[in-house]
Amino acid sequence: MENIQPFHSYKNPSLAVDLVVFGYKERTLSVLLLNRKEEPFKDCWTLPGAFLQMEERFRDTCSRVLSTKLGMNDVYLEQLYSFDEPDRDPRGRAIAVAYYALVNPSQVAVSAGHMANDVQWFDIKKLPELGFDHAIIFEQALKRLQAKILYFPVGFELLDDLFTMTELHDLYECILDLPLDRRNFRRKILDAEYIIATGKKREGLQNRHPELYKFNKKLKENSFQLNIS
Amino acid sequence: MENIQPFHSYKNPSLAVDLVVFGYKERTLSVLLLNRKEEPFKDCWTLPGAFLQMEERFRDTCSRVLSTKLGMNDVYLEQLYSFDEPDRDPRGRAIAVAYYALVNPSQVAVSAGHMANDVQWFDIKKLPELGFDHAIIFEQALKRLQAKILYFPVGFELLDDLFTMTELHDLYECILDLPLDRRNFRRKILDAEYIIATGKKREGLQNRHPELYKFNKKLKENSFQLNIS
DNA sequence: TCCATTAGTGTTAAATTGACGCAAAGATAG
DNA sequence: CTATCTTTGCGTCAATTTAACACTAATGGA
Repeated sequence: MENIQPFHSYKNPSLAVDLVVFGYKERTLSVLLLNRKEEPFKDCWTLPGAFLQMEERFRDTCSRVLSTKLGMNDVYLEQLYSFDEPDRDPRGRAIAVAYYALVNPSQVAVSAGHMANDVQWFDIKKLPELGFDHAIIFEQALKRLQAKILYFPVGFELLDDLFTMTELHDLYECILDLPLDRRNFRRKILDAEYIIATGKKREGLQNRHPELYKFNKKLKENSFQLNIS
Repeated sequence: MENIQPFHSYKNPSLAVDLVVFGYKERTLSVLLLNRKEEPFKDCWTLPGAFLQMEERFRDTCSRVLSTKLGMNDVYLEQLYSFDEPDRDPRGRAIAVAYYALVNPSQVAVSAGHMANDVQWFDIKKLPELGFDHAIIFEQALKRLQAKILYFPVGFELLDDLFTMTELHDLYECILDLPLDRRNFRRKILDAEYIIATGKKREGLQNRHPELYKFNKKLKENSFQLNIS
């Protein structure tokens, strides 16, 4: 290792991380949007994001945004795609590395902070117009989530630690935007050993008290493949 | 649109595009590597890549690299992942956006150019040690290709326009590194209408002259799902 | 006590898969 | 020109998986 010259001050594009934060509650899949206080896209809804600081990794930037806007650490994060359209930001060349996050909204309190007019959950079926290219980023995140849930136990991140089969089933129908046969769904999920019965029941205002399950962290490989038609 | 301030000269990480170029020939899947002429990793093998220029899109940078090193345009390109490990480049903070490419080696001539000592195809089973974090990038590209080929007609990019069933079958076995039953493979591929028989036969030094097929560009959705065991 | 509702279990025909066998077409060798 | 070898194409079948559906159990409320 000799003669290594550090990078000159080449002009590099700005590098931002944008986040598609999904939450699920009451049979509704939502995404967290932020109303901008400043130009460009002042008073428009956009995905939360931040510029990458020199020493930060992408996940650090994600955590910074999430803890500011959600008071939350320890969420499921996955890199989605990097967006490079030259005109995507009117301020100049900016690359966005998009991540999506899955959070349980009942365990977070969103707050606007000083950078935004407002922060709010929006039903993904009733989204407002989005600034920048964020509509495209969102669409891609949704597609990724829909594809991933068919073969990987993402989605438990959106539920409480204990959940009923019906709650899991509803979640899948909601994410996939499809009806799924209740009984075949149960069989697939159980055969895959995705979840573990706890023996506890959910008591309350229901009819028959349903079993409570928890996620099985020791997954067997390639155990699960949901087929949609 | 008012009061839009252009970005200040924030210090941004360098942004490079790295390429995993796959080629297939004679039952061997290969990847294109470049022997560096300069530090860091002088005389080491690395993936080809280049820094993103201010007006370029990722694909432009890919094309620039590919035309320099391969004299080739019009190749299949897919974004793989963005790598942000702070120490991945000893010269300073550098983000890499990795793409993988599929090319038909019989239609390209690799040449080292002035930046490299040498450019060469390497059998993916006999790779040399790689500089930077390129071994990780390569591994991820291979996994992506292996996963993708199970449900999408990638891979035709690696063959000639006309090919036999056996050639396609060999390609799949080679990429997946698995034996696949010849007859079941044929049935799946044909049922999915992935390919079209041309009526022509491959003449030559073979025994029975095999049918020549071409890729069916009008794919029906979700038609194909190869199962591996 | 009956009813409505949700939860849990089982049945069955149809489709798909995986593991094969075998015949046709061409090359080669005696 | 016949026998044999190899590759290609086509088909069979048992085992598994799937999709569609019916039934029973548990609970709260009328």
